[in-house]
Amino acid sequence: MDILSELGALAIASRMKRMSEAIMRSGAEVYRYYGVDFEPKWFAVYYCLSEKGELGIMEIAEMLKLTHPAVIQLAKELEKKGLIGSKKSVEDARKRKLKLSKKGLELLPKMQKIWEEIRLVNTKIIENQEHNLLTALEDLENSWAEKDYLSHFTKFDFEVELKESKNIKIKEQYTKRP
Amino acid sequence: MDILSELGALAIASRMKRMSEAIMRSGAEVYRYYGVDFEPKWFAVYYCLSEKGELGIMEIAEMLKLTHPAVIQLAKELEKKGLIGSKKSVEDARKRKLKLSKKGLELLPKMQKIWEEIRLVNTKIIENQEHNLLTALEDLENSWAEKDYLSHFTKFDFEVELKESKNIKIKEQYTKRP
DNA sequence: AATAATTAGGTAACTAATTACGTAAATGAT
DNA sequence: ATCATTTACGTAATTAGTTACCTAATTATT
Repeated sequence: MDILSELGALAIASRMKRMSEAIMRSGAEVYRYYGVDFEPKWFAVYYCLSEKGELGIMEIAEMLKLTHPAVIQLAKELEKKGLIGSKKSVEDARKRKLKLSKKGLELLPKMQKIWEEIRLVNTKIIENQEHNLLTALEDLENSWAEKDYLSHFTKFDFEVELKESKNIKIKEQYTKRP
Repeated sequence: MDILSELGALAIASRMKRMSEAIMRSGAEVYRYYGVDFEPKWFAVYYCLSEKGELGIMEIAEMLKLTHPAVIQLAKELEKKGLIGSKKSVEDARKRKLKLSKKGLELLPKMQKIWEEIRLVNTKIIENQEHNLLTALEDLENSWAEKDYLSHFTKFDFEVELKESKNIKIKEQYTKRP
């Protein structure tokens, strides 16, 4: 039991980040193990294109809840690997349509096998847990999505001294949300 | 239900990362709300020092399971904010001992109040969930820590073509772990 | 006592994302 | 038809870490 675990609900973000990174590393190992030159971070974009055929940068960004520069970056890498290609959209010249290349399509059946295997293993591990992480995560995603986390913090008075850039001391009392 | 959620156990790492980032952002909001100039990423180092008094870079890194350059970076920021100080250890000249500064100690009671508040809110949210995330996370941390994740992947035969740098095609059959 | 190995800490370069900002194309308002 | 707004994409700078590599100090080996 390390110090972060002891802190429970307080350090939950760090723990989830750490766990997420561990899972990602395992993913990388699995691809390597099956001899496929593929990085876990490419999965989401590649998967979207495999499912939807053609997509613009923004469409993918919205699907994955990433920013569009992140998608551009991932698309560049996938393009460099020859797994996807892109062309200007005819009906809207602002858009660049991405889709799997011939090589990307050829790889797909293999990837699907591997994904299915990963899904099985992960599901097995998760279902072995008494408290199911996947459903717990779903619950939490929904609670947090309510977006009013800060509204819980109205309980105690607290005199705060704020040193401003111009060395003016401001005393503020926080009892209600602004 | 977005595309990552639909993928369940396959995209669990991305989802945890996203969730972790959302919680971190909320943490930043809470500090701002209480008028404290403090970033969530400083919490772990500051907390360790508040609990243990004096610590070297490596001690903190091991406690938090961060790399030592990460701790150096965080320590620099905390030092710049005047919340911690450091001095060469007398008994071991390689070591640099970190500890809370006067200002850092003065801030501590406020921080402890805020942490307690955050802990209460997070605990409330998490306990409202049918499947408890905290215990689920603990279970998963333990399962994954077993370090033999890859050993689950011995189930299907898979002919892999590896194009090596010298354009030699190698066919390998993966049925057992190397 | 000299040398080898380990440990503590530091720096640099990289990574995977972000925010901030800019431009061109399409859409909407008048 | 023109001008303002929005949308799609791109680039640059920033962030919060990492890995790789380095030096200096300590500890272990002979």
